[in-house]
Amino acid sequence: MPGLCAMYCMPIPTGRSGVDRSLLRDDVYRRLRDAIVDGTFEPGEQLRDGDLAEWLGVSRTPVREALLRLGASGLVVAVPGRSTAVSTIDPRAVRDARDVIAAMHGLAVRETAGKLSSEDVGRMRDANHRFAEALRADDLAAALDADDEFHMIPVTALGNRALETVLEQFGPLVRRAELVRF
Amino acid sequence: MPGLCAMYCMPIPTGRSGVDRSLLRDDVYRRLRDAIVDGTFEPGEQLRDGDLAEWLGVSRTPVREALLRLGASGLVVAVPGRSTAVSTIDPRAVRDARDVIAAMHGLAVRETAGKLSSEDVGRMRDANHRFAEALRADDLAAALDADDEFHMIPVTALGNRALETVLEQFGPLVRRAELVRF
DNA sequence: GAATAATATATTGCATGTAGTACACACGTG
DNA sequence: CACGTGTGTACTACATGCAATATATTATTC
Repeated sequence: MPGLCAMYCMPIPTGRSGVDRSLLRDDVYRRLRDAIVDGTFEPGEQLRDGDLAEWLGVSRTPVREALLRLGASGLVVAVPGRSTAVSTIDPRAVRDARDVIAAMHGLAVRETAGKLSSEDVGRMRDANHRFAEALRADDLAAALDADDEFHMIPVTALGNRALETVLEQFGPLVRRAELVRF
Repeated sequence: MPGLCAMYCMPIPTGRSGVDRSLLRDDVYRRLRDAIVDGTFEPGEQLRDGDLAEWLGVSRTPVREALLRLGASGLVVAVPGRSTAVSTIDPRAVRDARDVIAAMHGLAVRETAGKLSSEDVGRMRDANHRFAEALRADDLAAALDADDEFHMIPVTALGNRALETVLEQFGPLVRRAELVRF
């Protein structure tokens, strides 16, 4: 598959102009991450970069780069010369990640305390209502979404990129663990 | 340079047996990280993967993987199709990273409060003394080292891998900024 | 038959080739 | 002279090839 440029080059004259250009490695990262979090790839399942590359219609390079990122998140465990697999759900690792995330949320709340716009406060109230309703309706996924939105408001207001990176890195590990107990 | 195996395969029959096998990408990561932190590569300086590969005597692949990690740390900034450069020292980014690190240290201290062994407490006292002495001697590097060691004792005792990952990721960015004002 | 050695296989890590894209600069045109 | 256009260049992103290694499997010896 030497060139799939025809697919991309045909309609628009010349891709996007540099900024926000979509990279295969990022797409692959998101697709693998989501597939692991939602259980499409089960804990312990072996991941062969060649297979994944073929499945996604790309080469091994972007797949390997995505797997490296997933390794840093703890969603994937790789034995150097040998194998790569979806991590098992280790309660200890999940608790550790949750503690780190809680500390980040705590930081965001402390730093933005009393500085949030009234719209932001309203959105938080709103998210909180939806959270309560989702719980009443026994809709775990919706509850988690509402909870996330609630916490993300101070985070977004603070605008600390390092903090956001940490959340993006370890959020999925926790999310997977919460989804697994339906 | 198709094979530099002679260098590695000669003395020991067959490398290490899987565990802790050293990977080029990790070596490259450490060398580039250190070179950026100690100022060998100045802020804003452009990094061409080909040049780095030649300089380090490896191929572009492990260099690219290391640069991706450094990008996640904020030590390098890459414009997708175009260029890769050492990040400039952005006070905002440094403060953000420092806040995150402080939150991690705070978490470690809270979680291990009253649970540290007497040896650990002794080591902390010791590190604190060396910190004070280094300050008296105007030895910034030694002071930073002592401070690091002080903070790392509760971190190590806690054994939270996610927390340690965050520190390893953002510590270098802060360290570089502190070294730059001699 | 058990234990060890030799071989095969599967899978990664690293090297290198290819191509596309953004910028720079020269050139033409109003 | 400003401005758009075309060409060249440099560098990355991705594809692919190759080599090394760890496990599995078979053969061999006691």
